[in-house]
Amino acid sequence: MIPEEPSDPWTPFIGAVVEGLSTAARTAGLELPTEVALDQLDLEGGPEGDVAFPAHRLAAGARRPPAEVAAAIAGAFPPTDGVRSVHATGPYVNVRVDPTRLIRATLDLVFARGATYGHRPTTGGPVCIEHTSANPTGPFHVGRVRNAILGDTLARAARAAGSHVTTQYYVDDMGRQAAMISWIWAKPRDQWPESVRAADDGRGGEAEKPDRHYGRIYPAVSAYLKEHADAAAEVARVVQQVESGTPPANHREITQQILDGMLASLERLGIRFDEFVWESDFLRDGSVPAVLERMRRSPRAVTEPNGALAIDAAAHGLPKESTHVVVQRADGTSLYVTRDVAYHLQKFGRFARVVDVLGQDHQLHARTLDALLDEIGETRRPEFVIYQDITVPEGGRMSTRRGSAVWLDDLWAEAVARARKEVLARREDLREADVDRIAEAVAAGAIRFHIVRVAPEKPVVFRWEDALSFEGRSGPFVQYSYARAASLLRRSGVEGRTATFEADRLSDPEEVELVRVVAKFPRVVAYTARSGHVQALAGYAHELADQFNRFYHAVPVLKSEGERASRIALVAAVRQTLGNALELLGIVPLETM
RNA sequence: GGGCGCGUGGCUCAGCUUGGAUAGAGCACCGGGUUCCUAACCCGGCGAUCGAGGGUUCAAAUCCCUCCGCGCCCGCCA
Repeated sequence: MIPEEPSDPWTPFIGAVVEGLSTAARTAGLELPTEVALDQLDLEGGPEGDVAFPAHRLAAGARRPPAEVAAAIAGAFPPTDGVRSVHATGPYVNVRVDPTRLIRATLDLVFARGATYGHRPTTGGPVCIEHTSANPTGPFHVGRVRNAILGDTLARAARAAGSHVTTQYYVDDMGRQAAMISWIWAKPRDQWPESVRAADDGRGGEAEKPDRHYGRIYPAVSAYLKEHADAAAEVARVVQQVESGTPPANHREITQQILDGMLASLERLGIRFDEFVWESDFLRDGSVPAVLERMRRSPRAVTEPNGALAIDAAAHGLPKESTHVVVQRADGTSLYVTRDVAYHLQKFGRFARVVDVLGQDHQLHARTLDALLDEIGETRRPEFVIYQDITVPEGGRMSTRRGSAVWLDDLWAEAVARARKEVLARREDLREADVDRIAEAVAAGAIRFHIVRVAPEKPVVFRWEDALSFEGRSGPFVQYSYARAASLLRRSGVEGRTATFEADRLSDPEEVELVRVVAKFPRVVAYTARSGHVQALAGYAHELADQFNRFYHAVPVLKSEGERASRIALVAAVRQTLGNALELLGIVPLETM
């Protein structure tokens, strides 16, 4: 067995502390297995130590006062490599590690791992993360892009934590919505309903992004169809054509064009997909008919009065008014949920874990999907990551129909414009291309950070001034800190990877604290992947940048004497760690800004 | 009516997974800091009965129950 290089600089210290606590407890006549000590250990420490052990529970078991137990353990703590001091504060045993050793262990690990510091080796089965999957009917609004940012960040974190991840975008080219688009565009413009023509105000033309071009009239078409049964019937025929494998000539092409336009918007945010799965594939390969056949055999299969096939899902506790889940219309066409069952069967065949990132309006869909999987005897289930809506200050979620949608492309344009202004205000030496490059990276960083910093289960109120903030708890603040570190390194003339240091030269409080923050990065990555709490990654990036800036103002680097090389090494480690954190957030680390 | 989620300084959030010591940030506001490594920065100040009530516990923002408020969903749409 080759001993694996530890991925976390804290690991040996925690191990030593736990051993010491256990030994000390025994000396004090108490039983404290190392696993229990580890379980109860507070890794964040408190005001008095790097790690803390609350003695209450141990004391309760022994029927002794907690403060007395803490004092006894502190007194009996054996001399331990890596541990500098142990003292009791009331009922807490506070342990300080040897800062010099922690600094050495941390910087050594950062330099050895480089771009993979914080990551773990790839282990375990393949994971599928499906996210975004917005219908190709028009441009992204900001509400929808939360899915993409969340899913992309989750995928990056999972990869870093050792999973082999494949991201998928499920393209709905089959439903009524896609059919509406090809239906209207198959008609000459002079045959469009008046309301639809009015919605198409003649903007755009050749240069316009196709998602915007084709999507602009979508709400008007949708509204028109609600009022006109004859037109709706035409659309239904298109659905049938698609379902039977003979879609209208323009169908796939328009869908692809709109999708390409949408993807171009995500590309600016650094979001790409490994695979695209088209819904119609599941018709073509016969898997939807196969799923329907399995459903038909269910004892809970029922035929509705008009001939539609449904499953009586009352047994699954679905909170519907009617517990009948229709899986096939009377005209033989399938429904979204039915195709989604076929899609998931395919995923289960390829992946050990299946994760779906869904907006909370899909909550019921998720439960229905589970119920139908159960109905056909499938035991595996997807893991759902549900996020809340982005709402508008006036109240309510972003909605195209209500006119409250903020388009991602508009937010992007505004963010780039503001970033350009900021860049130009402080840099006159840059070439135009560099100004653009930096402005776009800052814009993307601001947008991504603004979304990812909030827990997915919290609703987000969209405010322009917040989304465009470049200060404080923001993406640009972190990027700026990175650029500051990079600048320092450039001027130092020392390459990061060859940085040499003497750990005992780094003894200022700001230096030790900065190392501590660097050292906890692997723990944050693991936590983020395990919990899905992507906001922890954003919080960490801000914390590290913040501590770096404090250090920067507190101690000179290039102008210092004996500490110069060691401080440069520390800056190199910060730059690396900050860069790795930004990478996981999908934000471009800028060498200068 | 049922289901899911949320409620933490004036505003926006973190902390809740795994209960632990004085509840952390950012914005706004007030006061400072640049002959010096990038001021998109830093330092100080102001400001919180963690929605309400009850329960569990040595200990609750964190776990459980009830209530109140807000958002969304409850389609042969996706």
